[in-house]
Amino acid sequence: MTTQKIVAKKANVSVATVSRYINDVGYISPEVKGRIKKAIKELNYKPNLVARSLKLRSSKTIALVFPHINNPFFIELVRRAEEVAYHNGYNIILCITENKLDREKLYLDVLKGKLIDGYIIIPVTSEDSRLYEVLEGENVVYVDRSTGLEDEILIKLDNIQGVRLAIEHLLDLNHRKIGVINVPLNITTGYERFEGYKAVLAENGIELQMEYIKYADYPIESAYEKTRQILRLKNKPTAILTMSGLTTLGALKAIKDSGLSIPGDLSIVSFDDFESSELLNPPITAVAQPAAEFGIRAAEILVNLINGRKPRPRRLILEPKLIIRESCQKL
Amino acid sequence: MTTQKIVAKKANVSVATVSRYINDVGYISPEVKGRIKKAIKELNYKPNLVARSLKLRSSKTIALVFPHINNPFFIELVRRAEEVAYHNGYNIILCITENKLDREKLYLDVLKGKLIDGYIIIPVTSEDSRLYEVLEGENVVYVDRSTGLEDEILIKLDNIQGVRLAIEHLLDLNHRKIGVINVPLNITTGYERFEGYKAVLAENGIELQMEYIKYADYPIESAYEKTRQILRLKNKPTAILTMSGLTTLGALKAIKDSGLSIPGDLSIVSFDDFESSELLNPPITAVAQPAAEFGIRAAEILVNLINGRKPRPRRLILEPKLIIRESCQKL
DNA sequence: CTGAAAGCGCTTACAG
DNA sequence: CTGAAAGCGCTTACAG
Repeated sequence: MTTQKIVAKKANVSVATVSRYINDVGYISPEVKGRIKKAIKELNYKPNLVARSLKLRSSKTIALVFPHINNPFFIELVRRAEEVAYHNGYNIILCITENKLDREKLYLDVLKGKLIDGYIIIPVTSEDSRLYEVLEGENVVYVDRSTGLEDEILIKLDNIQGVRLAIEHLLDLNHRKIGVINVPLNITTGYERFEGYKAVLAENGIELQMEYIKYADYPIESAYEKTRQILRLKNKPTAILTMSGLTTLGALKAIKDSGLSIPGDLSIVSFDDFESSELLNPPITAVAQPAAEFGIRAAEILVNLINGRKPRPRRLILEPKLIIRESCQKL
Repeated sequence: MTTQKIVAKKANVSVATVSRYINDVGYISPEVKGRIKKAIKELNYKPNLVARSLKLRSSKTIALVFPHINNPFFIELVRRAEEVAYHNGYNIILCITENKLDREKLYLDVLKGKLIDGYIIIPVTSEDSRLYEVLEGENVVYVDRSTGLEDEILIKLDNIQGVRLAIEHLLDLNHRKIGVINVPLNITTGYERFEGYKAVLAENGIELQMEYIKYADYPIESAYEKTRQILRLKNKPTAILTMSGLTTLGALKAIKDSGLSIPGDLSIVSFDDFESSELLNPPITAVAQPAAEFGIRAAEILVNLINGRKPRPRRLILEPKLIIRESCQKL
């Protein structure tokens, strides 16, 4: 492996000067510059970035710690964050926790040793903020779900509003029996969406039916199963709201396998829009999250943070929008 | 930051002994062990993995260099590879080239400096193997597309067979006018699929119609546009074969916007199956790649390679299978 | 069984 | 404008 030392010898200068040349810092006489340039080229020298990291205490890499990447919302986030990172000279380490606490913990431990410059994290749980205290002093942007940490920097959706858009749309179509396949309550997305659901129903004088409320997330089979349970109820809902893209697919399979048709037998709104929503049978009405914005903003805020600029305010709340297609019937 | 030096001082031993303790190498008296353990705990010491990397010339990380991650096939690959990497103690650096040569080159250059242990690469092009010569001496597994490098380690699909499955299915249904939205010819996937297309048509005495052959890949809009072009032909095909999951979605949108119905007006087979294929309108007949196997095998082979075990043979060819649904009509 | 020392390949204050 | 030297935090051959 070619090192600065070898380059220095060949160019007849010291390693210090080679280093200065590489980093374009301080003045170097044109003649010396030429010799170094030539030596680097001839030796095909590439700096050892690990050595540099050790010295500079920065690895020029950002960690993405995500529950899954099957979820289309998360994929778009990864993609956009990677893009912004690339343009700022950072590499991305992708860590998939599978929503498991022990996996997340192991990842964070290892990453701490790798001089990671910053973290973009979708936390596994919102119920134990102490898990994230290990990252104190690090640059971290939490996304989608809150950790409950007092001073976390967070980008999240206005979940209440998202649910409101969906439920009010169904109410406008005269639905009163609205089931929900929520994501788990131990994350703020699930919790807040449940709160929204309760609130909007209450405002409209509709009593909460606990049997209409199910929880599922990943894998897709769990949504399938929970949907089948709802569909077996004697007093079935006339509409359901699914709380993630993957959940929607699971629910759609269940509805299909039950021999029910949408929206004739059952209306459905999907929280999360995705590439194929409009091509499904029928095209699905969806609450769309600004996924691209999530990813871009997360990475931008993190890069700023790394450079010492704190976002103000610390929380960024993004707005969902309703895309009406053909999966809801007027009663 | 706590270092071995600090731990050593607290435990009243040398750093060498602390290092041996951490790495569980050589004999250490139980008493000393106890002191070190205690010191590590009290100081909450975490080893600096960058320093270790520098010394050991291994970063315990694997780079994934991929064109996109929108493509469902690629996502599954990333996911599985990450999973295998995790279980073997490796982190994943994800690099998205967007199928651009300059981006790929920049990534490879940077990664070379990061003491990456191994690479899983879907190369941007199959037409210039010199681009990948920079990785000589590195552990690399190429996936999906060949680089043309004589001694590359490669996992690929039997593309010819995949096309054969699709086309013969259509021929069985009496289609003779079969269009194709292929991926570009400068990658072996596109090239080989085109070869397969030609071969099967020739075997069946069908003349090649150049106007039936279009190229598109990413983004989805290009498939949309090319499909519309095909649909504007006076002598339209009765069926089309799309060569990637994303292409399929683009084509479906185009067909929908043209007011044509599937399979009544046009049959379609998708090369690549994906989560929502069966829920589309209609459910789409697809040539499925064993995406999970791609990801798992790629990572396994790479980990073996890192540990000095070369795969024999160097090329692994995986088989596609046809999943018949409802998107093809008998003529 | 444990320690002193060298070295991995960089960067950077300090001198001159 | 350039160099000698220290140091980032590890690991490991060599001694004892």
